[in-house]
Amino acid sequence: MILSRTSQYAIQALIFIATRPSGEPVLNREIAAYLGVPPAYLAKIMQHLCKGNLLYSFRGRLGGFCLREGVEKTGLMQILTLTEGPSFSQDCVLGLKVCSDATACPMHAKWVPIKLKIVAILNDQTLEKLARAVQTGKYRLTDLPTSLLASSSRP
Amino acid sequence: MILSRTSQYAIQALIFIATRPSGEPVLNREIAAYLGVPPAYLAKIMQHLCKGNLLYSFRGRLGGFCLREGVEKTGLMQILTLTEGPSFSQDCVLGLKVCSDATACPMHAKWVPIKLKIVAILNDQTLEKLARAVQTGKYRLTDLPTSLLASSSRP
DNA sequence: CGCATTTCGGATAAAATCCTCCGAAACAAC
DNA sequence: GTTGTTTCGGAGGATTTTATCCGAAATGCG
Repeated sequence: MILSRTSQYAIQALIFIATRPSGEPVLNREIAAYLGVPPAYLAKIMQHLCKGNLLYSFRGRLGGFCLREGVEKTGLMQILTLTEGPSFSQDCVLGLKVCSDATACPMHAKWVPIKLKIVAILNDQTLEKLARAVQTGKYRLTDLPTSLLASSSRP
Repeated sequence: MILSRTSQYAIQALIFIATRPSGEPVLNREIAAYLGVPPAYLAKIMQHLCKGNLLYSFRGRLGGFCLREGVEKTGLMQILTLTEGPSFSQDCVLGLKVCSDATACPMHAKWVPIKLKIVAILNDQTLEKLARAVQTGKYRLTDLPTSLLASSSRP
């Protein structure tokens, strides 16, 4: 529902970086290992986030990625506009090319308020806030170890 | 945002059928032409909706599809559960396998209320209501003809 | 019955998304 | 300069979603 895997990886990675001391580059390898996502694929996404001016990248030893100045204040909406495309928040639920107040699909009237609410929340949730929520230990960024999910193993 | 093409086609088709006299089968060909969607693909979706007990199908002359009894009262949520899968309304925004009140991703607390609101609206919007909205002429089920979108044509 | 029509169901193709691989470039340390 | 590390960029593979095709089965009609 809602987000592509690419967007999910991007958000998780950015929050993870935001939990780390700012200014110190974080290795792609380290992020991928922590999140449990494919490193080569994550690398592509990181590259994309660099081009979108959310990250700095440094090659070679002591290299890695770190947030650009001020990006901790960035809301998820801005990130998703990068990863899902600019029309992310504008698309019609039923897929109509044009669906505005003037001429709309039958869901439009009910859907617009919800969409506004979603956009508001996505704007409000900044990397800083989300990173803090993870740092308190109250919320998780990754899946639970499988050992905790099912206590049994094969005989 | 939110829905697969398959789901969009399914909803559009069901609303269209609901605008037609109940009990009279509607041809797949006719629905596809009206909605401007690929007929062969729509046929697969219709088949799926039949197996999900939303539609009756009739072969041969005077064949086609029509709503099962009571399905006009069906909300979109039920349809989406068929087309998007049962976990449609339960998936974590960040993609975590397990994300419940007990152990959650950092978006969970903000996201759950929105999700509940969405589910409520999707349940409330029945095919009957949506069909009515289209019949009044106030809302559209299909894209505008291109001639209305851009007033200019090639020289 | 024979024929036209329509859905059914399986195979297949095209496109998008997800993911991997590899050589090259940049960089730090020695 | 050499070596080891890391990102960059392009090519390509795998999987899922979207879409097409076709023969078969069912149905109404003459």
